[in-house]
Amino acid sequence: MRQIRADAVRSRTRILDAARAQQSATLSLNVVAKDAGLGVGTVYRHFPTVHALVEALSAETLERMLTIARSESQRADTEAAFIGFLDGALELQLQDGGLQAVLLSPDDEDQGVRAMKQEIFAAFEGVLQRARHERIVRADLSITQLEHLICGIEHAVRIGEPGDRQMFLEILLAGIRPTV
Amino acid sequence: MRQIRADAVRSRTRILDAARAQQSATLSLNVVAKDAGLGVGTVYRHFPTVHALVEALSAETLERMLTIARSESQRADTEAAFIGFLDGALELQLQDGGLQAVLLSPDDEDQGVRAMKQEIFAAFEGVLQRARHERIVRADLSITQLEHLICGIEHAVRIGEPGDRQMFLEILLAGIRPTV
Amino acid sequence: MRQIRADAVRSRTRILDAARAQQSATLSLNVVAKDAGLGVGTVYRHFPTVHALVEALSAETLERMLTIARSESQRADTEAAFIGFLDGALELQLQDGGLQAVLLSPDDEDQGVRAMKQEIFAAFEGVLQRARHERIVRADLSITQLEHLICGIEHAVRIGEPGDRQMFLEILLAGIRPTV
Amino acid sequence: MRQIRADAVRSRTRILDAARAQQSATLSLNVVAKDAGLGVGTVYRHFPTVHALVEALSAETLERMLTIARSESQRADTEAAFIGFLDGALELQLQDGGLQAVLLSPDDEDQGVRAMKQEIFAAFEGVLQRARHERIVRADLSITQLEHLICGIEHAVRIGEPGDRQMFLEILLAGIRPTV
DNA sequence: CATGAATGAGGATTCATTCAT
DNA sequence: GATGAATGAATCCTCATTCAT
Repeated sequence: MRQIRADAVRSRTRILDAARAQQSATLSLNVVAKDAGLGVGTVYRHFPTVHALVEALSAETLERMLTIARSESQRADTEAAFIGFLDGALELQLQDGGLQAVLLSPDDEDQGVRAMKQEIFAAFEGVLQRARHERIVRADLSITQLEHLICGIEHAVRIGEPGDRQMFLEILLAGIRPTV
Repeated sequence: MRQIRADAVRSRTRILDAARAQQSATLSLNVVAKDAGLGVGTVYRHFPTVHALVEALSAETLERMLTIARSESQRADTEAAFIGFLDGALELQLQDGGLQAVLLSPDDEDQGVRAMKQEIFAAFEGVLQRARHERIVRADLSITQLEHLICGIEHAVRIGEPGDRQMFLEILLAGIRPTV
Repeated sequence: MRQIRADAVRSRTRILDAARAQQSATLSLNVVAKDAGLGVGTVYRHFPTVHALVEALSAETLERMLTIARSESQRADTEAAFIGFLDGALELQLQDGGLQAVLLSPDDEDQGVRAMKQEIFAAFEGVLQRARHERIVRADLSITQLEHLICGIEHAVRIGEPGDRQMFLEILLAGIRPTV
Repeated sequence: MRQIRADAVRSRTRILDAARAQQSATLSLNVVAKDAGLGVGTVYRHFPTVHALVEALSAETLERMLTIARSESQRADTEAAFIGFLDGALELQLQDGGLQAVLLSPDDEDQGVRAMKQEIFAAFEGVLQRARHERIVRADLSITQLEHLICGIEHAVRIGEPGDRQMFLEILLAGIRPTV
């Protein structure tokens, strides 16, 4: 086996650091390259498209989400697990502006990302099922719809104040309870 | 006073039609000109900036919203009025992709737009007050926050299915009720 | 005979006033029209080209120059006449930034301008002849060269301080005396 | 350290050649690109602004001027040195139409240009001092004024015949002598 | 592999001029 | 004759992407 290219690793780190500093909406590989002190070509070699870079940026966040997914889905207390899930997802999406795009995107360029997303959704699905049975969530709300609602809440917080997050989450939770 | 030129009216209409066909997020005055079959300069004469055009596009929608605002705020039944308001706003925002930006923008280039926004918000504020008193809405929810939540729901519907609209609106309404 | 169009006269005046307020280097008929509160078409009707407008602007200055030319060329004191000529020309060129272009231009769109230029040059030529005979000016300096030198001095004053004018004119006068 | 790319050097040369062929007054980076057979972006990479290109164009001329400045300021014969200076400056400014702008510009984008200008002015100042003491030049003429006068003479030659140069320089020299 | 120079399409904007009203 | 809307060529500049070194 070839030696692990230490410089390649360093380049990757630099690129990710530089990208994180930019707004994910207007991410430019050229600007990233300049900020990272690297050539454009190098950036393109590591990430052939902007989306690939966004994915990579989100990978770390996704890992944290995966951790949450695993631990919350283990909890016996369904309501706590469900809330923990929503809260974690909202928190991470707010922190990582590119995460929403990666979560919603149907085709992932990176296999690891694909795998993480699948496991997260599966775990979430499980918790949602339990929440439905315990009448914490109305029965007709699909996992996809819930995901979209979280994105909506994220959007609402984003165009307003960070302090709105807690209240908006409460509203979401209260809103999706089954009607008596 | 001079009469308004017939060709100017026609150009304006063409521009607005062409603009409506484009995604309001990536609205380009040059593309609009090409689609409208007009010179770039003509478009710039009518609308010096992209935002001016977006505003003009929303003006008609705003008028419809104003109509709703007036009629709903007249209703004796507060709950019906409040729901009518939310439903109307959501519906119109979904129909007119640029409306959200105009509603959220603090500075309007057109005076008419400014006036309409003010009247709509004032009417909405009135209905919200009544809804608070009748315990249809929690007391700590501000008009701004409610506006942002509607934008969030709009976003959620937009990234999902149009059919989600009804359910998501129900969820919003249920979510903002005061907790018992 | 038709009545004299009072509004046409007023338009002309407004155009000239607006044009005077602009830098003659970047004179735009459109901007002039807007500043004058008139339609572009009106401006074009009065002055088909930018140069025509510049000429018109200079016409008044040319008249003043013509006045100087006539009075100075009458003077018995050649030196005083000559200096008066140079001083007047320099002063007027500095006041009217477009004058140099009109003076140097071989083809004049306006007949009156053409006539004035010819009379001015003729008068100047006469004074220069006398100045040569009285050994105030070297014999090999042509009228054209002298004109160019004045333009040069104008340029020198223009890129420096207005206060340089007096000294630079002295230098020119001293410089063109015949060498002993 | 990386070697300088061969193609980059070639591009730079082409750009400078193409620019030299244009009037420096109306220098357009796009036209330069087209004339040089290069992409616009390439030109912008090499010279981000028109002034940067003008500076680069003048750099070579400035070097020649610097050479003259050094050698002339060494001369024991003050008058010869002074004349050599003026003659050289005039000659070079006439050859290089953009030089005047660079000399007069208070802010230089290129450090080398800045340095050369400073050395040239310092050397010229020295010669001027000596010339003042030897009563070749009137005492109240500043280096800045002299510079402007040279620009004026350049202008005068430029709007006339190249053959005027010699005479106009004589006139300048004669004109700035102290009055007896 | 890394580099950054080169590319040129594309977007925004201005402005001289024409022409319908 | 006056008006100003319409025109579109021309200009400036950016940026994603390719490719020579």
